[in-house]
Amino acid sequence: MLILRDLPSDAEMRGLATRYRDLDPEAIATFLAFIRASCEVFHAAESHFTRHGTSCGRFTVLALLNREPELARSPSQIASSCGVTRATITGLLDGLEADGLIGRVRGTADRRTLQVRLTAKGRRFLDGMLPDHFRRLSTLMGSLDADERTVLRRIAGKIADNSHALTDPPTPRPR
Amino acid sequence: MLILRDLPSDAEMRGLATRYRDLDPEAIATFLAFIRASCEVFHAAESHFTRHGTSCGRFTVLALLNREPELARSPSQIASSCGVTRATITGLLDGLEADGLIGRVRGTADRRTLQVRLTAKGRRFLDGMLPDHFRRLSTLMGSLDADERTVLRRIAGKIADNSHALTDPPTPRPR
DNA sequence: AAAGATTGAAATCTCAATCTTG
DNA sequence: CAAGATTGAGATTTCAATCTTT
Repeated sequence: MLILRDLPSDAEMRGLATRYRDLDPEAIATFLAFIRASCEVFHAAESHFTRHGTSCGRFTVLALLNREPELARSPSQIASSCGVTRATITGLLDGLEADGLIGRVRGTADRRTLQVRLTAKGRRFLDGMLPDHFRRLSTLMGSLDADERTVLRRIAGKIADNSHALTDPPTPRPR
Repeated sequence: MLILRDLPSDAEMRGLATRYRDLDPEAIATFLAFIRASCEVFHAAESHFTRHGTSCGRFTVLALLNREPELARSPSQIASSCGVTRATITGLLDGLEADGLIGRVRGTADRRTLQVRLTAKGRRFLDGMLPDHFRRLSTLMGSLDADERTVLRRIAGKIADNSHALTDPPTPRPR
């Protein structure tokens, strides 16, 4: 994923604000700071997963199955929870099954569906990496005090709820 | 990119906290809220760029060249600013040049380097989409009041500066 | 040899089409 | 025909190797 390492300087931002009348420098700077932090975390997480011999996608599926390990999920449910297409899940499950971390069995009630579960090997794998994973997340969030964490959760919720602003039908230019 | 649409419920989080002793539920919940907002924004931004006939990577390169349009940059500088490899930039520039949005000319001082600039067509393209783009970002950030924006910028900076917590050499389990 | 740019192979994810079951 | 799962082609990005210039 592309990561914006260089944010525009204040001078560059001022120059852009004179060229584009609808540019709100405060809003853009806040957005870019947020995106930059996201990108840094994604990149770091990717390295972290690579060191544990897995990938972000594979880990997400395993972690989801590990929430309630006794509960099987269909590929469609997994795709919906993970926010990816069924095609992506098929590929991820192929790899995870080949490594023996998950198992797929045909559904008995509806024979179109599959039942996906962590195998014992899959649970051992997660139990081996999750303690380190959780410690790292605690360290990452450790720079925020209790207030900041509360505020961040509220702000993140607002941003997620407003992300449709980027995809809504275009609004006319205000005058 | 994988997007975590379903966050663990409080009950699932409590169950996990009993199984993994190093799990700090407060830190994990905050991290997940942050990641979920990031993913939602990335997905929405991708749709937004697709509607404008471009992609996140191509837009990032164009926007970088547009900060100071008179200033040419080498592919290496672009790669460094965008946080991707030179190979990725080569591919992006190939596409952008084929569409006539950027131009590459050999450096005169050092003939190993290339000088990349927006073309007139590239500037027209950005001038066509940036007003809408900036309005959307203002709307997205419009749900945050001035205090929240200030706090978000500070928090985002802390998170970006601490992302190495995910990649540092492993720390021993505290006791 | 060192640095800039490019190429080709591999990984990850999406879309459209297809196969199976209901 | 609907829905679940899979397949194959295309887009994006990375890594390792190569070519050119210093």
